[in-house]
Amino acid sequence: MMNLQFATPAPLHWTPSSRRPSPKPERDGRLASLQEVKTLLQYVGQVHDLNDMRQFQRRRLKAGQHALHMGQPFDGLYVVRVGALKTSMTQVDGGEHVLAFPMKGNLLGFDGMYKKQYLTEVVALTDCDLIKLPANELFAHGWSCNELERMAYSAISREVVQEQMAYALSHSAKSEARVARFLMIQSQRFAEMGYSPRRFTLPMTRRDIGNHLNVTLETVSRAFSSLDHLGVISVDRREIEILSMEALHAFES
Amino acid sequence: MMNLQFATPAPLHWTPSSRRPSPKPERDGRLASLQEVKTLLQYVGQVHDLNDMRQFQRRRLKAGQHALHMGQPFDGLYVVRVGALKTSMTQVDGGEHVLAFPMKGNLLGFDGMYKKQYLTEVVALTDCDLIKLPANELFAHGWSCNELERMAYSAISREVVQEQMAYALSHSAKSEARVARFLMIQSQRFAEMGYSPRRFTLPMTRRDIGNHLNVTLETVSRAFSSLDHLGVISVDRREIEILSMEALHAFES
DNA sequence: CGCATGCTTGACTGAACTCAAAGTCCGTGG
DNA sequence: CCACGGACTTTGAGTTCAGTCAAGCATGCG
Repeated sequence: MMNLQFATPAPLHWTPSSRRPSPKPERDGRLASLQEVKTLLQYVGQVHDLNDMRQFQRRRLKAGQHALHMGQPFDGLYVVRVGALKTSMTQVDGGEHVLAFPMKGNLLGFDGMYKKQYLTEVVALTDCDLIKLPANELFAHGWSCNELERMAYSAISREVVQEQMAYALSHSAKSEARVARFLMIQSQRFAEMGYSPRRFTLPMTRRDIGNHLNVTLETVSRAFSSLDHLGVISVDRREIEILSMEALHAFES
Repeated sequence: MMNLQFATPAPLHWTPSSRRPSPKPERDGRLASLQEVKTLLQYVGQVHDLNDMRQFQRRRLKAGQHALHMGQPFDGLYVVRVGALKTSMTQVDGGEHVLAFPMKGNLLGFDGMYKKQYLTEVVALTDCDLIKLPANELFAHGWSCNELERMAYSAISREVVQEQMAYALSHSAKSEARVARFLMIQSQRFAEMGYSPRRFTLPMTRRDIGNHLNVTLETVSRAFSSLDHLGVISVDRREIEILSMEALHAFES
């Protein structure tokens, strides 16, 4: 059985890899080129230094492992090469708040730049492959400037906007509307990654979705069931099929 | 009657200036030094180019005026020198969502960097004075790098963390807890700006607070009244006095 | 096989929303 | 100066949506 994570692009639909661990483990600490980072981040600026043959360390994670811990000293940014993760914040009262579900092309760890330590918890939902952009290469000694820094900042501004959207998402009036909008956003993200926007498998639990949208897991479950019964989507555990994009979009109000 | 905005630091308590317009209007388009920007942003890095005598344009706004419009092409970042503002996003369904209330030292407009156009609406709640960091100076032509860019990105990473906190804030269990936490955060911000953390005047309406916390304005009003009756705070319109920080903190759960 | 985790569904409850009315403050214009 | 209008706020009463509690089922793992 092959691992879908490393399958050819654009399979029928995206499936998390956690349930299908690779039978032949690949050697750890493989490398990634600056070109690959640029592609993943969808950096639009032109590459100035075509001779930059720098290679970056990669970091493999198994589902459930922590990528970053809150309070850990900042040592760099990470680009998601493959897999899905969950970033969360521990509240004053001890409660956890899910901020986002980073996937391929997303940037991790930029919240750690300001205080030089990570302020969020990041855990892998599926087996993951991250590319590390070390702090010392990002912020080249004092005065000089490098292209990697530019790329990172461009990506950060993109992530900031996405976070604002997620923030706004959790302020919709009705719980069903939030869930519908969440599914639309996921659909769009899968499409951007080259997978089917109509059929995909969610990597996170109902509890995580609920926490992200500020509703309970039961409410998420009921919303899924409701949309299923109405024929808008088809739900089987974490497998989602959107039967009518238009109808789903109509629920976003 | 003098305008408290321009009074000496650390007055008894902070008051918005909108109700007390300066009797002697100052000439428009005054300048601000790089040093002032550095101080406002609390930039911790050392200043490399001490000879940088650049002056930045300032922009005065009256209460109610828009600082940035959604969709407007990106032309730079703005540092709040004085005053209070409101940043909001228009949802898919047309509803408005209040993201933050920027005040002295906060940075505006960084959501516009990615798509080269601003994605949020920014309106002045009081008379304001902003310092403009023009786009062409920020992103110096292609390859070279300047210190201003460094400062801007340092500030952005700080704003990102604050936004995450605001996001998490709107996920507290009870509405009263959200309001209590909101007051604590405001208190801390006033303290950081050199004003009293115990006595201050909120620059925004109940509706804005409610929108920010994802509750209705009536709920905010009821929470204020409740905390007032309990003797935790004293409320008179928008004037807030925190009678017991400990008691207020206890409501944050 | 048994246990843990995750998901679904139902019944009940309660916190927050909606609708409504009245009061307060402020700027404006007569 | 004062009266007016509008925006903001407070408070009350009724309603509803989503949270809580609980039971049962499916899945996957040791």
